[in-house]
Amino acid sequence: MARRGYDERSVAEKLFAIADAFERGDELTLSEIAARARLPMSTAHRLVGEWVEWGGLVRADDGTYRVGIKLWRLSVRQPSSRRLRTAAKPYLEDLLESTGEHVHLAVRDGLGVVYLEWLSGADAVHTITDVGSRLPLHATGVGQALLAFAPPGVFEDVIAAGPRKYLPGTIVEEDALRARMAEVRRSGIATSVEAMTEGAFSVAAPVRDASGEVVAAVSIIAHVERLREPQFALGVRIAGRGISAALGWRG
Amino acid sequence: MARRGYDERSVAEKLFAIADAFERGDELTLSEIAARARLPMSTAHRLVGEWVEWGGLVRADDGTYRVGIKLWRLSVRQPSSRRLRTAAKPYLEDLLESTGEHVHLAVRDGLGVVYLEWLSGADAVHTITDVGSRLPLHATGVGQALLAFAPPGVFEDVIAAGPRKYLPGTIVEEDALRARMAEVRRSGIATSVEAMTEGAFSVAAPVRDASGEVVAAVSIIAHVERLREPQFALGVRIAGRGISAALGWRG
DNA sequence: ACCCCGGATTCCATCCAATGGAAACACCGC
DNA sequence: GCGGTGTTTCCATTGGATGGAATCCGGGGT
Repeated sequence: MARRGYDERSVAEKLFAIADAFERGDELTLSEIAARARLPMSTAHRLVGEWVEWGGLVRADDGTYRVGIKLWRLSVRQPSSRRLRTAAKPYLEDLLESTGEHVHLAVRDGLGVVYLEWLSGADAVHTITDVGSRLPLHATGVGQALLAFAPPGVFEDVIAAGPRKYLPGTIVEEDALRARMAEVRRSGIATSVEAMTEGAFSVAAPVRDASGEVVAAVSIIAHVERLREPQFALGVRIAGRGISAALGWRG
Repeated sequence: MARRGYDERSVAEKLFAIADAFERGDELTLSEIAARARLPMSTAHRLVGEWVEWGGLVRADDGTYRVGIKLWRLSVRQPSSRRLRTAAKPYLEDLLESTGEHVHLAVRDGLGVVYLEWLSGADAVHTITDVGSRLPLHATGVGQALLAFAPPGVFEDVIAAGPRKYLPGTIVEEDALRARMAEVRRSGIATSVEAMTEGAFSVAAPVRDASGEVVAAVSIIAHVERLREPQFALGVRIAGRGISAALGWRG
C-alpha cells in the first residue's frame, strides 16, 4: 500500500500512462503530459526523460514532446500485419478506385477493432475516425465481421462489457447481436447501418489466413442513401476472398 | 550504487530493454526476452507482464510474445510523418513503376537514417535491409542527402562517432565526407556506390517541408551496372521536388 | 529595465516497490 | 516415473523512486 496521498501505480504503469497521453497524436508540453498522465511535475519530468533517452519520445526545440520513431520501428516489423497489409494493398486500392468511398482494413484487438488501413475517396462521407483508431466490435461493420468469427468467449465478453448504443441504429441487445452474428456467418457479409456515424453505412467481409482463421476484415463506408447499391457488398466479398487467397487460404 | 551483482538499471531502462528485444520483429519466449534484455527470469516475468497488461506486448497461446498493436497505434497517428507519407506515396509508386528497382522514403533519426517506405520491384537487387531499418547516415544515399542538409553539429557528431567502413566504397574520411556533402548540396543529388551493399548503388534527393527544411529523402537503389543510366537521378530529383511541393515548399 | 507569471528543473529525506535467487509448478519427451 | 526445460510464485531485503518545495528560466507586459 502506498503512502497516503502518494501514487499507487507501479513505475511501469506511470510510464505507460505517459505514453497514453499521446494517443491522439498530439505534441504536448511537459505540463500537459503530467496532467494527462495524472503525475506530479517532478515525477513526470523524470519519467518523460526516460522515454526520451530511449527514443520513444522526442523533445522538439520549443520544448514540446511527441512520439519518437522508435515505437513505429518496433511495430512496423511485425511479420503478420506486414503480410496482411502487403496482401491487402491492391484490393483496397481497387475498392477505393471503384467506389470512391472509405475503404478499410481492420483487425480485432481484444474487444475492439483497430484500423490498419484507411483509404478515403475525395467525396467520401464525413467520419470522425482514422487509421490507428480503435472502435468497439459491435458498432462497426468490420467489428461485426470480426466478432462473428471470433474465438469462443469473445462474444460473451462483449456482452458482459455492456456494449454502448451510439445511435438508434446501434445493436446492443444480446439476442439481436446473436442473430446478427449468425447472419454474418451465413452470408459472409456484415452490414452496419448508422451504427456509429449518422448518414453512413458500412459493409464488411472477413479475411482469412492460410489456416482459415479470420484475421482481419475489409470494408467500405458510404452514404446511407447508397445502401441498396449491390457493388459494395460484392466488392468487399471479392476483396476479402482475394486477400485471403493471397495469405494462403484455400476455401 | 546498486548492490553487488544486482542490476543498476532503472525500472524504465529494464522495460525498454525488453522492448528492444523485439527490434527484429521476432516472436520470443520469456527466456529469450530475458536473455536479450539481460534480466533474471523473475524480473523479466514481472516486467513483461506489465507490457502485456498495457498492450505493448501480446502473449500468444503457445507462450511466445510479440509486439502488440498499441505501439503501432501510438506511432501511426504522428501528423508529420503521415503527411509526409501521404504526400510521397504517388511519387514512390511512380518511381517503382518506372524503374522496377528499390524505392525508399527515409528520415534522419539522430545519427542514423530510418526507412519509412520501402518498395521493391520484383527483380530488384538483393539487399538485407527493410522498412523500419535504421542505417548510418554516411553509408547510404538517403543518409548522405539528409546529412548534407542537417542542422549544425550533426556532421561533426557523425565524424566523432567514428563512421564505419562497410565496403571499400564507404566514405569515412572527414575531408572526403565534407567534399561529398558540398557536392550533394551543390547538385541536389546524393549518389552512393557500393557503400553498404556490394553490387548496388543508390541515388537520393532531399525532400523539403513548407519552411524549406529537409525532412526526408527519397531514393532508388539499383544494380551498379545501371549506374550511368540518367533516369534514376532525374527520377529522384523530380520525386523529391514533387513531394516537397505537396508539403508546401515553394522553391 | 524591471517585474510577474507560468512552465521546467533540481534537490533530497523518506520508505515501500522492486528486486532476483530459490522453490515450486507445468509440460513434454523418453 | 523421471529428467529436462521453461514458467511462475514467493518473500526478505533495501536502495531506487518518490513528489513537495525551492529554484531556475524564458517570455510578456509595463
